[in-house]
Amino acid sequence: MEETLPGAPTADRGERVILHVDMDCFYASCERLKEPALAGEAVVVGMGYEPGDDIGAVATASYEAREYGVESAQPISRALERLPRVADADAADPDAPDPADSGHYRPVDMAFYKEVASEVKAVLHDVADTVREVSIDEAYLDVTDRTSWETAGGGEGGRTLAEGFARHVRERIEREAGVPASVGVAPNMATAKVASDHDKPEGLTVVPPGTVADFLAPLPVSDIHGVGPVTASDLADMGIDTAGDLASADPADLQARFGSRGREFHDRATGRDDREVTPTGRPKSLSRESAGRTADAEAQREKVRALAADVAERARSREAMYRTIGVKVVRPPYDVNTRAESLSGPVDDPELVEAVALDLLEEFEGEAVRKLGVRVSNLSFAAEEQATLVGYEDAADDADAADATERDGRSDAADDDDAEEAPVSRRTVSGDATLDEWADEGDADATRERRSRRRRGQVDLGEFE
DNA sequence: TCTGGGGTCCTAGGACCC
DNA sequence: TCTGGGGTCCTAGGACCC
Repeated sequence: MEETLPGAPTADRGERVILHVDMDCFYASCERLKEPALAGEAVVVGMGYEPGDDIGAVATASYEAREYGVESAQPISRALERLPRVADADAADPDAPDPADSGHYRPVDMAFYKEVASEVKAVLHDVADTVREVSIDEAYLDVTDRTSWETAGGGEGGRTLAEGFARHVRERIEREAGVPASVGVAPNMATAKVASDHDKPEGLTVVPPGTVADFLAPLPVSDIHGVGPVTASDLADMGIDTAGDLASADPADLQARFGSRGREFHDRATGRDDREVTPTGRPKSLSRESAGRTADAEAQREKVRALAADVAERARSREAMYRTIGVKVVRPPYDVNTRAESLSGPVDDPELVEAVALDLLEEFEGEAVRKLGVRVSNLSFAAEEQATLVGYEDAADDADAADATERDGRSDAADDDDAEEAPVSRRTVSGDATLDEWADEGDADATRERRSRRRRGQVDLGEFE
């Protein structure tokens, strides 16, 4: 029925129903599932921390722990200081917490969290056709064809069917996976995201069409997804503190200051967001990093070798080939440097990852570092590559480069906007020279040597012809 | 707040091509 | 010989998110 009563919400037929499901302090909740005695207790889950060590940060803190000032990303040592276990050391202080309320530290147990997450996802995929998993504990669902913005019973001001649906989803997650979630419901992703955060934990916030702008207006700009500390402070300089301020700001001014993000911020604050909920795509990069201070070159190389092996192994287990290999070197106090090198075509070659990473590390030889990382990117995925790869090798054998270019050009155009790229770039195919280089890519030593010489500027033109 | 680990997206300059 | 404009790829850094 299209008719609406005067004063009733406008016809919502065209409006989507988007859910954002956000698990509450997910790791801590999982620990409670494993160890029910932790219910109601201050729980801190951290990684990279060894007792007595200074490294390591909070991954998740239960809401009880947050009461004591424990925050995500905080150094573990400080989090532990803030929890009553240590705070109650001052027996003379009558306000000191009851020692019985001591906090609990647990190390990250990803394997278990993934099990729980897969049970959550099973529910999500059961209640929605389109699910975009953003992270292990967060997802967007488009449930437009499963429910609607109509009010239950058709009356005015009643609850929407969407609200009942979302409540059902939240309860099913809790029942079937055993962990709490908060859910936001809105006509678009950006607003649903803000809504799920609005009433944590175990929240359910519904923002029907027509109420979006009013819902957002009083919120601080930092509540908007994509507005971090730097942007918030820049906005404050412009006198913009709330989403309402942002919505009434001149989009041209915002664009002048923030570029393309400026328009986006304005749209988000106004409640406009046309993005479709699309299923989770393939990863675009894989990396490993590890903190640890050392100026010893051999120790650094050893760490990079280990990280390289890890990354290569993960890439292989996910059937990803990579065309770019890089390192990250963080120097004290916190100077982040990245170096990367692209190959002529995608490879799955752990030795090459190590060799390139070590090579890139050389630039920092002898410098103190506090963190090292290895990354592979420019990924392509084996299953989808086979056809193209075979076609390509044939072309190389036949020396029929024109045909290869033609074919590659077409397939490239077809999936230009796709996350998955053709295994061989346009650049590679367009020159016969690199064709030859690609043809013997299998020879890791030769490739490495060539790459090495190229960087030193000793390019032997002959090898390209 | 002196900062762990794993990601995404955007920007900007230079190389290179037509 | 000097030159324009459009486009892509590569690298590095930065902001942000969970």
